[in-house]
Amino acid sequence: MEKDIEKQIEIIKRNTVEIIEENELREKLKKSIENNIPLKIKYGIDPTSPEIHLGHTVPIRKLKDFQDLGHKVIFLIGDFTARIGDPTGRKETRPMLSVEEIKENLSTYKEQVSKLLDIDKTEFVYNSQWLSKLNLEEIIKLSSIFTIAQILEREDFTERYKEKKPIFLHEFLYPLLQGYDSYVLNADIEVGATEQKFNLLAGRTIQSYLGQEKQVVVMMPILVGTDGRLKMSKSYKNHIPINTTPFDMFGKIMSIPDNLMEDYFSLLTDVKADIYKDMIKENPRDAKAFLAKEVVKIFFSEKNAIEAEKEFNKIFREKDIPTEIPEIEIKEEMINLNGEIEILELISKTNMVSSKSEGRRLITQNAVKIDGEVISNPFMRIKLKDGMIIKIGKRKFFKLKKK
RNA sequence: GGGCAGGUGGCCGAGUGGACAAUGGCAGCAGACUGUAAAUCUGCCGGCUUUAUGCCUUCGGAGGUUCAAAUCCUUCCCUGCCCA
Repeated sequence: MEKDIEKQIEIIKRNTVEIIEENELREKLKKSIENNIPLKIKYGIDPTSPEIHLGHTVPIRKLKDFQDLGHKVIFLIGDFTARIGDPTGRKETRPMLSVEEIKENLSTYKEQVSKLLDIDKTEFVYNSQWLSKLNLEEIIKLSSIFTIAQILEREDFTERYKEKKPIFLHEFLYPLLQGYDSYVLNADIEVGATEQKFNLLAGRTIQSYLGQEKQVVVMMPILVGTDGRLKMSKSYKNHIPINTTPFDMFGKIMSIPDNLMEDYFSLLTDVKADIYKDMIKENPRDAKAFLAKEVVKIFFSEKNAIEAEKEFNKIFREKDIPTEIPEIEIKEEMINLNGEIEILELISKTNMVSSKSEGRRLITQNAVKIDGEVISNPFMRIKLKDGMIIKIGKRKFFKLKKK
C-alpha cells in the first residue's frame, strides 16, 4: 500500500470533478495507513444493459487507481435496484426489468470489467442479497430520512416536474436504496459520475443517520459520446462498446469530433497532457489515430491496435478492401439461366441491406460498388463471379461465394 | 371521485375531415469534399411493387360516423394540472 497520503490524494484527484469531503478522505487514508487496513471503495452499476462502453470506464479507471493504491474495490451489481430503474439523468420513467432480464445481463459484466480491473482483487456483490429482505417497516424508516422537497431538488426530477412529466413514487426510493447499499457495505468511498451526486450523497446521509461513518464521494466527469454533444449512452446510440472488435473501436474513436480529443485522452488513456496537446495542435488526424490506438491497446493489445490502424487506413485512406470480408452464399434459385441476377435483388435477398427500399435508395445514391465499379441502376443484371466484392456505403463489404 | 389538457414515425415536436407516409429539429444513412467514420455542403430517411396522380401498415387500444379520419363520435387504457 502507498504510504504517502499526499501521493494518494494526488492520484485520487486526477480527473475527478469533486471530492466530498477532502479532509474526510485525508482522515480515512490516514487511519487506513496507520492500521494497514485498505479502504472499501464502492462502485455501483445497473445491470440494465450488459454492454459496458467507454463512458463507464471513466469511473472504473478510477477504481483501478484505488486498487493500485492498495484499497479494496467492491463492485456492486444493482440487480435489485435495476428493477426500479435509476431515475438519474432520465427524462422519463424507466421500464422495470424482470428478474430474467437482469440475470441475463449480469453474465457478461465481469468479463468486461476484468479488462480494466484486477479481477482477483475485486469483490462483486449483488444488492438483491439485502434489499430483497428489507421489510416495509425498514423501508418506511429509510423514507423518513428525506423530505419530498429534498428529493425534488434533484435536477432531473425538477426538470421532469417542470415539464409535467410523470415521476413515480418508487423512483424516489432509488437514491434511498443506493444509499442503503453504502451502509450495508460500510463503504469508505463511493465512486460515481457527477450525475450521480444526489445518490452518492444519499449514501452519506443514510450512513450517518444509521450511526456509521460517512462515505467520501469521488465524482468523475461524464464522457461525451461520439455525437459530441450528449453523454455517452447506449440509448443515444453515441457509445463505443468495449465488447467489440479492435477495428470497430478504432473506427468509432476516429469518428469523434475533433474537440473531444483532449477529454478522451485525459479520461481514457494515461498519455500526459503536454504530449497530447502538442500532438493535437500539430496534426489532429494523427493525434486522433494515436488516441484510437492507445484506447484499443487498453482493451485489446498493442498488436491489435496497430492492426486496427492499418486496416482503417487501408479502407478509408487507400479506399482498399478490408482483409476479412463476410462471405455471402448465393442460392441457385436466385440466379437466372445465364448466371445473372439484378443487383437490387442480390443485395436485398441476401440481407446485405435491411429492405428493398433501402437497397434501392443506396443504389440510386451511388453507394453500391461491385469490384470497385459504381452501380447506379437497381435493375442492372450482374453476372455473378466467385469472389466478387460488393461494397455498400463506406463500411459494408461482402464477398460472393458461388455454390 | 370531479373538472380541464394531453398520448403523433428511433426521439423531440407540428398537424384538428381530403392534396398526410404526415412540416420542422435531432439521431441515422449516402454522396461530394477532406486531415478521419472530424467539420462543412447536398440528398435520403415506414414497407412493398421496374417507381406509379400505385398498394399495404403507422398518429395510445377497440369500435363507429363518412365517398374520405391522425383529425369527428363512443368506449377503454395511460399521463399532467386543478379541485376533493
